[in-house]
Amino acid sequence: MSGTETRWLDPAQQADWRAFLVGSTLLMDTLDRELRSAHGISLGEYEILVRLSETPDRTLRMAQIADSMRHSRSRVTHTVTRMEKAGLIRRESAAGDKRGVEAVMTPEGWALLEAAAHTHVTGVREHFVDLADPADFQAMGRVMNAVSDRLVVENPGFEDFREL
Amino acid sequence: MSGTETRWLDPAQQADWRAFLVGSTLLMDTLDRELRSAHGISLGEYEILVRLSETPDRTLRMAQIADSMRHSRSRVTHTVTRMEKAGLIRRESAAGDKRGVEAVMTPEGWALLEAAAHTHVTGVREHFVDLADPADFQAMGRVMNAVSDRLVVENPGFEDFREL
DNA sequence: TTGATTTGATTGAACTTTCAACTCTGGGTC
DNA sequence: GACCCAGAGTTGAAAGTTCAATCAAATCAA
Repeated sequence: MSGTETRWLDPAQQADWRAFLVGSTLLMDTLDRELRSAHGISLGEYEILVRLSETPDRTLRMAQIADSMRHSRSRVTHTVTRMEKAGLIRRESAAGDKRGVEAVMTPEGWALLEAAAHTHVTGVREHFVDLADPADFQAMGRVMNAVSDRLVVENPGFEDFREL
Repeated sequence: MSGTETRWLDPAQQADWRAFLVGSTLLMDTLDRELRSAHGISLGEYEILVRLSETPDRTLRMAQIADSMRHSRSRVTHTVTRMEKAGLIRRESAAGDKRGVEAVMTPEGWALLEAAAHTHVTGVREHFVDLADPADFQAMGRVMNAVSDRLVVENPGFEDFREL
């Protein structure tokens, strides 16, 4: 356990930590807002579509979606229900396991994803990737990988989230 | 405006961008969870207490809280109502402007913050700061500052969020 | 085979966030 | 002053998330 004395951050660390907080909040807010206004989906819904699009048959079990997004199963149930209502996803009962449900991306979902992906990637470049010195960007990648390395070994169940 | 051709990320950029997504999600989830389980407040509520604690009289106008957190006024109203019910904050009508309301941190709020700050800073070190190569961490800070620099100039109203 | 446990997913209620409408005060302008 | 319109904050309903309870199917143990 961590001791009783608090080791505060020094001013430089404080500044960098704050830069991270502010920057990532602004960035994520912006990417979400851009997707919503251009395509009517949230960043979270977009990411579900991305995950579906990366499987051979554009299909995932509910639990796989939940694990890969770090969302509760319940949350995925509700979200998929909404996306189904919007015509982006269709539910099918899983072959082999009658308890299972798989979410299948519809052609409408695919079409939306193609359009949304352009918006998203453009935003990621404009607001993040193309902005930074490439070496700094790679350093950021190392730092964030270290973060998840550590958290993954400490937390059973985090592994599924790492692999896209 | 961004053209019609999508400039995809190359594999290395993709990997670093994903590291950011995964790492920051895991990190923020973890910090939030630690605060909730140890002190019963969310990361958002903690940050409101921090902002209050940094003013001379531990007091802020509702709108200042809203701007500095990038939350809607409505959201702040609801959150402050809950925190008031929990005894962490007290409402006072603002001197000079009868429309205004100020949120004042109570002694209970201060006490909770002192305990929570230890948990929080320890978490930030353990899961982030102490994990990274210092030079990489500073590079990350530069990148994230660049992100908010850009977003702030592009978006009137984002300025308030930068200054803690 | 039966019963007990675990797993996959859903349900509905409680809680949080968002959104639009509303109240009240303050600042012009004529 | 009477008018209009910004600004500050609240309200209540809708949308989204979390939490605990539930149901059905699969797995395990005796």
